[in-house]
Amino acid sequence: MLYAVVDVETTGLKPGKASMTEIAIVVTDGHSVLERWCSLLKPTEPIPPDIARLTGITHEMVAVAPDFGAVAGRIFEMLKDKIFVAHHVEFDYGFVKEALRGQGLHLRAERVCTSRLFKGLYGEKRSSLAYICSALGVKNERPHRALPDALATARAFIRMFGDLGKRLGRMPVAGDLKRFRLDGSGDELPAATGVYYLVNEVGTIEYVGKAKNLAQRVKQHFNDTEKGRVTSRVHWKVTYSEWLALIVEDAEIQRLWPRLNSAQRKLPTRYGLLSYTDGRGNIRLAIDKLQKHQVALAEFFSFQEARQFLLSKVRQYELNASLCGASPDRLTVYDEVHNTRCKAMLDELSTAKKQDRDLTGWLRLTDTDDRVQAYLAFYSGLLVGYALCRGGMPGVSYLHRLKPGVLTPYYLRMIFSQSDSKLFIRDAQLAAALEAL
DNA sequence: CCTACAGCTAAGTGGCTGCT
DNA sequence: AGCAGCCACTTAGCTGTAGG
Repeated sequence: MLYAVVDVETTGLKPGKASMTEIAIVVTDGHSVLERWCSLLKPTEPIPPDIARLTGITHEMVAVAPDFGAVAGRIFEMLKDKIFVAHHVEFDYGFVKEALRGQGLHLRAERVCTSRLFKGLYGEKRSSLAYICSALGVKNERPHRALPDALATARAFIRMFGDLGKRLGRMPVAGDLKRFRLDGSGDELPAATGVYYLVNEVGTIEYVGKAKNLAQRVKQHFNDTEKGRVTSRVHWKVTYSEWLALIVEDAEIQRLWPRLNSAQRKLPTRYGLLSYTDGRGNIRLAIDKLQKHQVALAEFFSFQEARQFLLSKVRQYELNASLCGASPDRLTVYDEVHNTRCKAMLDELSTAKKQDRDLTGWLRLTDTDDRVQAYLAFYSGLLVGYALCRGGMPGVSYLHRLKPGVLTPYYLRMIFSQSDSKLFIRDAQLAAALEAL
């Protein structure tokens, strides 16, 4: 793989508003400079005096220089199929890509930033081109001119490439640089809600996370934590719905047990609503932690959630709070009214549980935009997968399976409690298809 | 049973830096 | 000047544990 080290001088900082006055491209294989090319360019607007002073590039010099269009083809040829390397690569890449686009040429290159590579390799805080050159013993004959800067950047890159090789104990390949590539997915990772997988260099999934904005969230992981070090690729799934993202994340963590998802590797504690009859014949309700396979009247994934549920039932059925662990008062007399109401509530719960077992079909999630509909697929009350579709009804062919038997995450209950039951679509075809599997 | 509290993670905020 | 990455902090929500 070849690397094109690029430096551009411009009339300002924003592509589209400013334009290039000079460009240099230095081609390297990571070991030596193979090719170098440089040209002044006629900008589309005057050079501000401050910038002319900085770069030494004046109006007179560029007046006779070629328009970008005249050299665009050559630039595109030199850059395509190479990894685009620059100091603060998004700056140079932005200008070059924008200018090429104006000529109908669409550049889409992987990028490496020497500033980030430097910080990542040596843990340094400062990373200006001048600083990294002095730190790496690279001379820059004429800072702020394209070719000298590009050559200095290329030599610094070669030094770092060599150091990376020493550290790896083998010749580095392009993939090794990816973990220094903060923007590695800049083009690819969408600013959408979904689930992402951080994959190490041998292809093992190290971490599964969920994000409202994938592009933004994934970048944060490259800051310097262990995640940044081990990640060499990022995979992702767009879910459109945040609820669905939470559920898929959870199911994938249970399926894959990624090393860095330490917090979520243990099975979640479940809390259950339990009932028993006390010595005076009162039906008492209580919330307690559940054992691995213990079954309760209703199950929850946090104490708070269980307590809220119990409190709501106490209100709804006007139960005696003292018998429901919901009041500190200790009541020691027999309360027949409470018992009658409590039985009614327990009936409701067991009916609900029976209905749960019949539940086969699709639950529409409502936290998506209008373009896509997200559905959860249930079979006998168990979450078995999900589907995304644009218009129309969800069908078996859209089904993405999730590991069955995974404990239903507590978000699921939230979703049900916040969803209109009308959003549930029974689907006999789904049942038949799942039974066939 | 109940509360307080420390500790953890995900996610958001704001200041700093570096490119011309 | 405009912008993105970076980084240290803050905030919110949840958990386990200790002790009344």
